[in-house]
Amino acid sequence: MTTDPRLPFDPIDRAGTLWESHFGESSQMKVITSVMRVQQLLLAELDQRLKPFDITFARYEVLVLLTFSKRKSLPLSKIGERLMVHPTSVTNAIQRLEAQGLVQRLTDPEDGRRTLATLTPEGRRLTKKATKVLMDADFALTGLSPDEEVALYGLLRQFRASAGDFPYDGEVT
Amino acid sequence: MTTDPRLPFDPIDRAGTLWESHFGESSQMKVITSVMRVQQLLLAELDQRLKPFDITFARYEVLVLLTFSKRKSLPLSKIGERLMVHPTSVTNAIQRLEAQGLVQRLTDPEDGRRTLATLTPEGRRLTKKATKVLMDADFALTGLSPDEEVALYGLLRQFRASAGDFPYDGEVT
DNA sequence: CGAATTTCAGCGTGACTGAGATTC
DNA sequence: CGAATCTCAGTCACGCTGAAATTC
Repeated sequence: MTTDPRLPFDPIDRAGTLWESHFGESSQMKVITSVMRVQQLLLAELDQRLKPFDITFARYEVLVLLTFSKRKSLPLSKIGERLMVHPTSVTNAIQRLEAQGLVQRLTDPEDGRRTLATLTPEGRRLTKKATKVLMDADFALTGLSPDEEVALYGLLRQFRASAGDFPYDGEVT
Repeated sequence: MTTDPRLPFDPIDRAGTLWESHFGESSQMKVITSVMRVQQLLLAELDQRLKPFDITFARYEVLVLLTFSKRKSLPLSKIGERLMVHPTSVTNAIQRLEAQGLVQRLTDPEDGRRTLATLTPEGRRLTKKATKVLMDADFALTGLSPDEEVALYGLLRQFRASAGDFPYDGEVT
């Protein structure tokens, strides 16, 4: 078992109060801590639900991305770009997925430098089944109304925009 | 270098559009993906700022928690409880902090099972300096107004509440 | 005795750096 | 030739499980 999962209070609220009495304004610190915590809760829950399929959420994302592509096939570089992960991490993920028979790798006939990862029939089946499981579980995202989900997405997106995560409309680069 | 950090579009918006044409409603999936991404961006930035102090954000949190305690000292179990991390992770973090001379560990005289982690003078100095750096950087949280920060915190907290991260007011256990 | 606390060994995951091989 | 793409080796941080040691 993990540490007692229950305290008689919200540890983040508590930390915020203490923070204010020591350092001042605490709302940013509270947001940061919350993001870390929520990510941890979500990822744990999603990984749990994906465990029967023997994949992690990170690998599930790769499968979904391939599902979306026209030929169920993408060069590794494109995968890294879209998922915003390190090239070596892609290599690693694809390696595991290949070992599980969910994707197949082959050299791009049009550019020998590239390796294409292609969904196998089994990969497609698994993606479909795993997606159903996650959707039935509301992606582990509970407690928010549809409007609140949209609002949350918007706020997160606003931060991403200002952090340069994607170009603003009309931005010139 | 990492993969090109810039795409001509927001990959999460794009994934959402594709998701809807394949699977349906995408707002939950978009929120989940955003949380993962925002956590990644924030953590990378915070760790970067803390690098000169040779600590990670996780270890910084331990130092701050100790700073808040009356005797600048807490049993490891309490640290794990408050920070919501696994006992072995606490052991690991404290080990590193001790090796850096930032905390000292000693057996609790009142309960031999416990180990107390205590801030050293150097640990206090470093915490103060690191906190200044992070606050000056707005904790890497840019692009949101004060009201929006509060709103974001509230939405995240609402999810945490429903995920059982802390007791509701009046909840009986 | 059972329960709590900490530690250790070990596994899995993922991020990253730096270097190489291959191809364009 | 330089640039792009992928891979490999190796490091590091972290989360977890399971088991042991100690103390209450």
